[in-house]
Amino acid sequence: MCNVPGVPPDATPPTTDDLSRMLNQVLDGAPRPAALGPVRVHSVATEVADRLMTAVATGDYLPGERLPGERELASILDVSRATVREAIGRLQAVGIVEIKRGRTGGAYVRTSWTEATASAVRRTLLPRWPELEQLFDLRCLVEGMVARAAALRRTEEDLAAMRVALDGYARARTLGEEQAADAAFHAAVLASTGNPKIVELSRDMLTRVSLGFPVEPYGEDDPEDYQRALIEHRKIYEAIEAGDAEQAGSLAEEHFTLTSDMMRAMLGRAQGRPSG
Amino acid sequence: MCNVPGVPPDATPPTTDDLSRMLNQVLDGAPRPAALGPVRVHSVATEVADRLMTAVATGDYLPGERLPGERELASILDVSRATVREAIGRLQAVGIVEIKRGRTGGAYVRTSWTEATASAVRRTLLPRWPELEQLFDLRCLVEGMVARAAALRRTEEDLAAMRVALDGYARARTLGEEQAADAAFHAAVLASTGNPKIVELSRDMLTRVSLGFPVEPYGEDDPEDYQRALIEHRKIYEAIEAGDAEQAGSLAEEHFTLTSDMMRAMLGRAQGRPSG
DNA sequence: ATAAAAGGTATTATGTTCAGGCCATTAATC
DNA sequence: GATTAATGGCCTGAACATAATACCTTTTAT
Repeated sequence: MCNVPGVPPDATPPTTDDLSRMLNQVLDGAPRPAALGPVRVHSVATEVADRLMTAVATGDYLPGERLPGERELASILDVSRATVREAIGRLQAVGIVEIKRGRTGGAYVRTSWTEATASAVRRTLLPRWPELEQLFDLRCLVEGMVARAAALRRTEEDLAAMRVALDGYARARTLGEEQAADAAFHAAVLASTGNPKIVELSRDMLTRVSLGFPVEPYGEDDPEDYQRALIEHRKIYEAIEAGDAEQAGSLAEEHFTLTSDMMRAMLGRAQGRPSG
Repeated sequence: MCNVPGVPPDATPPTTDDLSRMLNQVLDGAPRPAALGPVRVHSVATEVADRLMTAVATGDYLPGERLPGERELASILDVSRATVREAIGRLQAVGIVEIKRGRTGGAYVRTSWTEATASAVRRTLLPRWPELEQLFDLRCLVEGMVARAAALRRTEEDLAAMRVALDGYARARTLGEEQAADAAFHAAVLASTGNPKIVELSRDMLTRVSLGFPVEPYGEDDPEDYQRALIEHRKIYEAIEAGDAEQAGSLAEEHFTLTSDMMRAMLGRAQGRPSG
């Protein structure tokens, strides 16, 4: 379950001397290195770009769909239009959206891979891969935690919402329907924890893991992934309904390795054939 | 385990009509409300202030100790000295530190409550209490998750580090020693997950929960809390050593309710007797 | 008394964000 | 085909946060 994070085990186990030194440090209040590192703060534009990328990755806006207009986004996000433009410009730069002008203009989510996307994958993903592996691992754990809490807290209404999503998933025949049902199921599980902060955390993990690329079972990926996702969703639902926190947690941890698998596949594609 | 978050259950259960409408929404890709809300970004000064408050709350700097100088902090954090001053000014304003001038000057962590602190508690804590309850709940879950992962991943070296911290805790006779040992134990558990991102998440939760007030068993609190903490730490250690993820997780969730209990107590103090 | 080390203050420069207006482009509508 | 509306593209100026730098004041070790 989950991945083994990429921290190399210390080659030299602590000696007795080491241990007593540690003990002394603890007791004497010796020079503990303050856990303070460089501060880096997201600009508003970066934050907006992250949110939009996550919205696309989550399926809030499907391929071919249009994002809200610049003025509308500025109003929704409570930022200036210039900032929205800055953010959308980045989405365009990495090939997530395509800008159309004129009356029906706007930022449209691209349907397929572009050279810009592949190159963005190479530039963005490769250098940060070790960090990403850690984030995948953490996301598995977090989603397992969510499923555990859901199993212990879900109400009948929560279960009903999950069933609706599962039905939608099974009936879905188009890409969009599958994505929507997938998102609905995850949303229902999250909602059943009854804690909005948990929802925030989950979404934040998705943001950090996805970097704007469609990491959920979307896109041009192997249809087998959908089958796998559906089966796993059903199992997770059963565990949650049964109130079996252990089972739900384990299954969810397992389930979310799908994300890392797909990211690895994407990375392979981006390296293998540099076109789209 | 953990708290029941403050989300009132929906008074009206969904009807059959509701459910089919939901299903249609899922299948038709109906107007899904994009999960986009107003953007708010922390300033650098705020981020620095949060970090320093967390460092104090964690015990990196104990009461009576001096924080690094403004110039040094600016260097460590890679920000301008003006920003550091802005942040330290806030710590001073809420009574966390005391500024001394001259050659041995600097920001010294206050030992006891001040009127400024109590008033800051009233002004800051009260309005955000519902949100804080949600954060307490989430923190319980996260730390339970950490303990589970630790039980499954810990190495012999990790266990050794935990034992050292436990020994320090048992031997500690002064406030500072207890705090240091406490921090060391938590750090050891975190480290044993082998994933730096988990450490970040845990620290972030602490930051958001503490708001700069000493939420760990520090300060002038009931000595019983120390006993309780020591006993619980020992139990958690045993579960982690045994590799019993379930047990470790449950115990940790239980253990971290200490934080919310103490915050509630602090709130009571701040309301009850407005002096220090 | 002197020098060193710290906080306190002021100046200037830079980048980000906001607010507002105007232009260019496109497609729906008349 | 002309009009109009909705959109992205672009520009300016002000406000603000931050960085970089220098210099002053206070305190204490020497």
